[in-house]
Amino acid sequence: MVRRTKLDTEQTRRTILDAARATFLQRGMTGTTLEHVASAAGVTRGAIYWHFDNKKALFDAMRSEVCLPTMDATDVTTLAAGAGSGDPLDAIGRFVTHLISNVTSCAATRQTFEIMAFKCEYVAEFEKELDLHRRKSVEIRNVLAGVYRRAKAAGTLRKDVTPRIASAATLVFIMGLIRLWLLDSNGELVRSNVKALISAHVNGMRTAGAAIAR
Amino acid sequence: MVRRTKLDTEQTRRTILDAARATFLQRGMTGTTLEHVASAAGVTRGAIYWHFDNKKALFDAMRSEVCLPTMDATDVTTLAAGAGSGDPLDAIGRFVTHLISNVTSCAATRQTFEIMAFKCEYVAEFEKELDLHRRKSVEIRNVLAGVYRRAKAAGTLRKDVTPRIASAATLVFIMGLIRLWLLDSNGELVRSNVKALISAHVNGMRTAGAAIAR
DNA sequence: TATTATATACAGTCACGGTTGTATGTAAAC
DNA sequence: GTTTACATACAACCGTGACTGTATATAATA
Repeated sequence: MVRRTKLDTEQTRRTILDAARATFLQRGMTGTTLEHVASAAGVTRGAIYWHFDNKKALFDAMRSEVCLPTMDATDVTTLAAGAGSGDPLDAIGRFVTHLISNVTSCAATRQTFEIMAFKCEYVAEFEKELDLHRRKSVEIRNVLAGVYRRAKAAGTLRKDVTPRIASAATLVFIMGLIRLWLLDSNGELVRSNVKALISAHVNGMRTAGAAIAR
Repeated sequence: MVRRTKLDTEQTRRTILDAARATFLQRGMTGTTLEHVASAAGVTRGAIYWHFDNKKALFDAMRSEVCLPTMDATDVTTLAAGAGSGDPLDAIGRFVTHLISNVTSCAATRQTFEIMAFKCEYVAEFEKELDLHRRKSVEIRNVLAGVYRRAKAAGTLRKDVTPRIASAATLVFIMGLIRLWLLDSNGELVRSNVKALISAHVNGMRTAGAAIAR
């Protein structure tokens, strides 16, 4: 079988991307050969080299295929928007919930995150990914800080915590939660109580009188 | 230069381990050749193969060289012991502080953690490391839960949080804090306020009246 | 509408450098 | 003299990228 129609071509591309994700997850980024991906996709390396420049390009494509929103621009603005109505702390809770559900709902997203977390060596060209992650973290923290400032103004933020510390704490919480969720394949650690964890975190930020069990 | 005294031999071993750590950090685990390590250490591969079976063995040695206590048995018992006197929640705070200071104080430890976090692909033989990490997490969480149960009995744990949830939350906090600390090379994210973050976390667990600014 | 030209979408092949494990050499220490 | 602690040499394999080959879709042209 040779030359397909334009639709088949796109199908081939997707097949390759799916195979790449599965193979990256199984053998790690440097551990997988383009031959591995090719045979998993039922094509030859020639096909891969046609669609992608090299392995890094394949990775980038996979990364951006998967609902990027998870960590990228949209979510943060979502947070900023949602914070407008009601208790700012509730907006934080919704934001984190939304973030996590993004990772947990879609298998492809979850696998991609797993690859990025455990099957990747951030050296050479991949170092840039860490920089990106860092910048993204700063950005998220800043937005969170804005929301917490509003919470402080509204009097719902605990008195002994500054908005900056609170925002850093939530960032720490998000990182830890995602990481532990990924690690927790059998669910005994955190997967079964994500909701409780999130509300515990948010309520931990509330002023004494305002703590709400939910 | 050939055959040295027994002391020199040990020196060679250390030199190799140091070179390995530096090289792993720079080029990643799969990215580094034993030749890279050898030339960084000023020896040949022959010397490495004399002291270690292969790259994985080198990694294991490096991992256990560095103050294992950080994540291994000692610390947890430390926590259990420290929890005996005073407010159990304070013991939690001390435990986390101790854990973090372990990572932050020693350069070798920090680098090793950085390697494990960002320069490693957990596949094949390395998959076992993830299992270990998972088991260790469960263990830590269980000990934490014990301490939180005592806090509940003492009435210092917030009413709307169960000891199990609290322990999971602290585990999440630890993971996130270490990871973000490692990522935060220039200190703008969390490095400068670790203490504040820890006490914010612990105080977030306290019952309304008992919150202490420190 | 039929023909032609060209771009497309792959499959196969090749040379090259790099890496590993092992086997052997060797000089000093014990 | 024997063992230790390496250095050196060797054989085998593997992955990459680049190149070639080729059948088809598609657009241009007549």
